[in-house]
Amino acid sequence: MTQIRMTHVIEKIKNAGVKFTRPRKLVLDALRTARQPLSMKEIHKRVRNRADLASVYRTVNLFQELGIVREVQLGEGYQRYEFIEEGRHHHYVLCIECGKLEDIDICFLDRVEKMTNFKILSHSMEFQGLCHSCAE
Amino acid sequence: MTQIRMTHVIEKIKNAGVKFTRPRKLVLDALRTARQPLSMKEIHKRVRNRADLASVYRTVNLFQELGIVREVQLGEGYQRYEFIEEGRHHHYVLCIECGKLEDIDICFLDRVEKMTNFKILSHSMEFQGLCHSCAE
DNA sequence: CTGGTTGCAAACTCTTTGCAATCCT
DNA sequence: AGGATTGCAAAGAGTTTGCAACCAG
Repeated sequence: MTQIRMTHVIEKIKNAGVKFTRPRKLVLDALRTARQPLSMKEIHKRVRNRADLASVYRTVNLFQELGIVREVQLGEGYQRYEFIEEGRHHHYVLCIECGKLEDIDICFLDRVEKMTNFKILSHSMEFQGLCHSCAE
Repeated sequence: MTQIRMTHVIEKIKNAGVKFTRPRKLVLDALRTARQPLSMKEIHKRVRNRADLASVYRTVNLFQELGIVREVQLGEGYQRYEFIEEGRHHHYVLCIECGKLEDIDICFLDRVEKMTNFKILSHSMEFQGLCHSCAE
């Protein structure tokens, strides 16, 4: 199943008329196997010495345009990025004390679209606070 | 009414044990009279030659800590800030074509807090897309 | 008075870009 | 082969910081 999805992604890249080069493979793998959204630096660390930081930026931006990757805003002063899994749209809650990152499997996009009469193309919806243990 | 609220804000500042200086007055006025959330640059422009950009940064950050101002993430590569009006918590939808900024008078904070068992301290929830006119 | 605050300049972090060398197809 | 892509280094944007001068209380 992951196999099939990967094929889709690689098709997406090739159909866009761009090459599936080594740096792109590396970045794709880093994002695909990550358990959490990664920053550009973290992606670079994972492909260290095999792709330049500038190429990481260029690649992630390309992937974002192709709809392979989405941006996650955790309010840390930089962006994080995660591989988009089909049918699994979600958001995050970050504990500012211990760094724990939890998923919220809900999104209010449809409601907002109806309310506003906008065609929503992108959105961020992330929450920061204290997790159960840290709140005590 | 605005008068009363301002008194509250100024009290808040003085009770924090900090001085209510000229740059702080200027930044407060800029934010208070703005119709939209402002970037640091825009605030600086509004107080131009009367407060340094570094002071604008320091002041806005202070105001944020004091709960006078909140951060608005519109995905433009920098932050915007707005004066917090009591009892008027809301979010934004930005049209990426014409720049129109519309309010959403709803927030899902309570639901998220219940779902996650986190004590939520801050959050961002902003949407980008095409407004009715630009979507045609 | 005097400690908090400011302005200025320099430093930092994150991100983008120009260009010659290199790699895919 | 030949255009797309890369690595490198430099430049841009946004933000923070050290410090002497200054100001509010």
